[in-house]
Amino acid sequence: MDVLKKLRDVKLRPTKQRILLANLILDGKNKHFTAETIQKEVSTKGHNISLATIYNCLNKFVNVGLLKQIDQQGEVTIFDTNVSHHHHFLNQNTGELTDIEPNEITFSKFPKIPRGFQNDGVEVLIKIRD
Amino acid sequence: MDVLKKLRDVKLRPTKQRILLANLILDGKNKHFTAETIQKEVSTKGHNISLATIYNCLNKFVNVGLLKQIDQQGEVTIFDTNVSHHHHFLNQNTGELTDIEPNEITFSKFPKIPRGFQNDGVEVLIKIRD
DNA sequence: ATCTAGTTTAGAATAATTCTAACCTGTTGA
DNA sequence: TCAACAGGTTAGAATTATTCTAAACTAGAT
Ligand SMILES: [Mn+2]
Ligand SMILES: [Mn+2]
Ligand SMILES: [Zn+2]
Ligand SMILES: [Zn+2]
Repeated sequence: MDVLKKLRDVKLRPTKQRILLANLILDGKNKHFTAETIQKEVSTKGHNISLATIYNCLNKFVNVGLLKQIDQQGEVTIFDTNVSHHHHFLNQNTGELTDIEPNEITFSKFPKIPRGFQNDGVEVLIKIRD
Repeated sequence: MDVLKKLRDVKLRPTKQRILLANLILDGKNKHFTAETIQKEVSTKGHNISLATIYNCLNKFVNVGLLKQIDQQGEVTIFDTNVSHHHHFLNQNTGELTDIEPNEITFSKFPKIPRGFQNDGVEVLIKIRD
């Protein structure tokens, strides 16, 4: 599908930079990437977009739902005195975490671990808000 | 239980700073905190520990298993072209994320959402390694 | 008391992201 | 068609979390 239409649909002005990025990113394949890796890809294609613009664009794309950001709990490291395996509620209003004991969550269906790998821990994050 | 013994058990020299921190942190209650918030608590108690030392100590505590760090996927923002609700494998060897479709995971037991709050999304992270 | 490896510290360094403010460009409607 | 302007881009500065550096300090062993 046309990238121009995609941008117009979400009311983002289709600038050279946004068209270039959208063509790289929104090709229908599932990808995970960072601002830096995208900038390198742009570079490889013989173009140049400033890092500020990359961030501006990606953040706009997130705002309009063309992309999402993988959940981080903010930008500071959070330490936890509960060192045993457990899960968390994340209060989206405050950023506060609350423990969920592992026996509070069980699975009736669970994906096959990819061949050659082993399960190294499962963490469930339940986002809540009031 | 004695904080001196706790430190000796994990072969950390019980310095003034570590004793102070251990007394604040390792009181048996489950807490989530940051380096900065702990430094403020120290301050409130009329003491002072440099931020470098706070980080040094907390990181040591993590290394010996007295604390753990809440999972962040590194320190850079990761964007995802898959904007629908889904889960992830995290390859611990490479840091790479892979999508898990939400119908691949179902729960047979799920915790009650705290009173006054509503469920705002569930994310499962399955850590794998080879 | 002495020695030494490990620890603390102030401040510099690093690195991801955002901000600033000047310049540029897509779109609109006369 | 094209001037006007709202919105977009950019280089570089600012911000901020964390780590590093290197000098001073100290717990524990002898
Ligand atoms: Mn940030
Ligand atoms: Mn960092
Ligand atoms: Zn916890
Ligand atoms: Zn994904």
